Amino acid sequence: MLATIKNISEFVGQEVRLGVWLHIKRSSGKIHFLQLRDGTGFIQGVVVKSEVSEETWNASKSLTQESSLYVTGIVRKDERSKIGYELNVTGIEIIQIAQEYPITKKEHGTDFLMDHRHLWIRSPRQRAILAIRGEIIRAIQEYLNQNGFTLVDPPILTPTSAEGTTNLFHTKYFEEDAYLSQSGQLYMEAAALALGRVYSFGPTFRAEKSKTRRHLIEFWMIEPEMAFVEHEENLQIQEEFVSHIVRSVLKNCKRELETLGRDVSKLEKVVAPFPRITYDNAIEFLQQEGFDIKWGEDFGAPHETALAEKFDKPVFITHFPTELKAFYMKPDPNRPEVVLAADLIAPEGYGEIIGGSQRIDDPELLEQRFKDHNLSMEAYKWYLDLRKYGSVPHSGFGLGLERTVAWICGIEHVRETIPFPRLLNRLYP
RNA sequence: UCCUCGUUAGCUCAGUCGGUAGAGCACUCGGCUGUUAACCGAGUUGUCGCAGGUUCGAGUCCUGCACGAGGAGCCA
Repeated sequence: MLATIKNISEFVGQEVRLGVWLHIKRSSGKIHFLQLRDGTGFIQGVVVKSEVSEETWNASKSLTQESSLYVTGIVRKDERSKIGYELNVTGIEIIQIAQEYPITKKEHGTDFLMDHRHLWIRSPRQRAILAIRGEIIRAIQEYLNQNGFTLVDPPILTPTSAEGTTNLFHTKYFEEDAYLSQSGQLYMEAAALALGRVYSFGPTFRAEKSKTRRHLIEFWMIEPEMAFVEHEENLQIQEEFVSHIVRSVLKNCKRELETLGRDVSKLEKVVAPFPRITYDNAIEFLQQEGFDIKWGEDFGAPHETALAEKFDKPVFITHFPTELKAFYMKPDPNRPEVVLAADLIAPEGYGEIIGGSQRIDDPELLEQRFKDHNLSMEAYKWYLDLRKYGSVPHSGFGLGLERTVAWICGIEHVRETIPFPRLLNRLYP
């Protein structure tokens, strides 16, 4: 088995050789402390002058921040180390002495760090976030694959907008106009009627001038869609799904959560079932809290945060006014002025992480909705076809990956949850 | 698009009343055998965002613009 820092505990007492970069060096005369990283984690290498060759000592002395090297050393259990282990260095083979590294040990501003995002992702904190993002993606696929969902990829170049609400990125498709996908949902409905339970996992593009800690121009969404599933079951699947994701991160990313200083006791409470509150009750609650909001108005960020603070788990807000929501959402048969939809709001002010609904299955009602929203019947002919040929009740939802990562990691801004964020006014690097 | 704040050394910032540019870090050299943003001593570093204006004199005051941050709206 190949030794890495992640599995270094299996090599105690043995000599290992690792390909590493020097993160930071501290020296104290005749002893050097090398903070080494290999991508899987960080470990401290100790170089003692009296125990190594002059060549090794001089090599250690010459190492600059982010220099690359092969290091040989004996793995030793050590209580003084944060990870419990240290490397007693016996040999150093320099690969490259790095030039003066821009990101220093001292603090930096956001703009500087974002300009150096390609290097910033090497730092312990950023590495931990991206590792957790990877684990979240793994857990998402694991849950869906184990629960009968088939991965289906909707197109990214699309002829029209899916919901007609957001600003889309425009491009040319030879002589035609085309837009980057803002949601694969309508295509996933077609796929659900072909394969039963399906999900998509892909990038999404919104040309909105949004400039907040919760918004990216390019972000990743997971959109499951399920035939023969109605509103209530849709919510149950969502809460099981989110619980599974959180449980997986708690189990497999202990060290990363520790690096981030995340209060894991808050994550440990995230177990299904989740609390539910209707839109009606949410409005009532907000009015009692002194917010100036009336029935029929949408929630802003402060409203969502106030609602989330009531609970220590994510909370579903259900039965929104039909007027506020997308054209394809199914009205409650007992109360057509509200829809069978729910937003899942994460705790601690991270906002909406899931939006979902039961979809309209009646062809006549869907046609009426198209007329009400001034949508082109011609462009959506294929979508209306789904209701003509064996229409069934079906539901689905969309999980925003970066907001989920931000919440689980407990970090301020979604820009740190994706390797190379596309933000308003930032396309580099 | 709107509101607020900001832009001074490679980085993070200070700069009083308008009087001629400063600190810490980084880097270089030296010291230190358990360091944790290590520490101690010495050295190097400037188109004060850009364009105008007021003034004997502008980093400092005024106007415009650009860029960034936080928030709102929009949105997920």
